[in-house]
Amino acid sequence: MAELKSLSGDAYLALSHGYAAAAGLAYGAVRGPEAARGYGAPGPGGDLPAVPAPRAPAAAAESSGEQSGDEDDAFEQRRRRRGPGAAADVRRRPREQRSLRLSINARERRRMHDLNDALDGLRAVIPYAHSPSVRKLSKIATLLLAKNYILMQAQALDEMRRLVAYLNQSQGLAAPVAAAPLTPFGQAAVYPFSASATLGPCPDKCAAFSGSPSALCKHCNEKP
DNA sequence: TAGGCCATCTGGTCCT
DNA sequence: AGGACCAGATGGCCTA
Repeated sequence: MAELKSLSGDAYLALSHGYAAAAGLAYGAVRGPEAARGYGAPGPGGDLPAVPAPRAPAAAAESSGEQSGDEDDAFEQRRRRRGPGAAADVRRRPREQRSLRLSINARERRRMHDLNDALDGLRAVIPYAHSPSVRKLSKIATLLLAKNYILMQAQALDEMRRLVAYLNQSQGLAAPVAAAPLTPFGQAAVYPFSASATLGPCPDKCAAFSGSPSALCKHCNEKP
């Protein structure tokens, strides 16, 4: 996982296509999207199912917050399992509080589902291999790859602008772009893109992926 | 079997 | 008061 944090923009695409296999990150190939989601039986930490069933379909998840028949038994099981840490659970809750807790749980589940939907949307726009044979990106991998993808796009945009400015100058034309180069997100100082040529070999991971040092890698930018 | 990743529950905190 | 957000705890599933 650490390699993702310093992954250069140049290396992004190469790594993203083989990421799952190379990094050994889980999910996707075997479980499939729905199985990976696993929005099913409630977790053992909370509303315990009587039987440790495998993750159930989403429909069952919604009902998990509405258990009523065995909820007191389940509550007792939780209380015993949690041991001394659950001082507040020593006394049995009134049904009203229990109902409130269940609604809070359901709300939290919905919130996490929304978060996962957003992550799925992010995965969909990250150019990595979207095939059944490639594992689904983990949450952390999705975020790190997205970050590096943004950096890579910013670098490409900046280099394109430099090229346009160079061409304009070489043709004796006015070069408004060169006069006031736009900086993506106003962070030009953070992305010294043109510095790559002067950099030495990266002492860390990025060179292993890109084959060349990158200005986006903090290790490449470190002073010797 | 250990480790990674995940869903879920839960209690606390902050905001409206 | 109710909802959103967060972090800790817990246990299941999967892979190496």
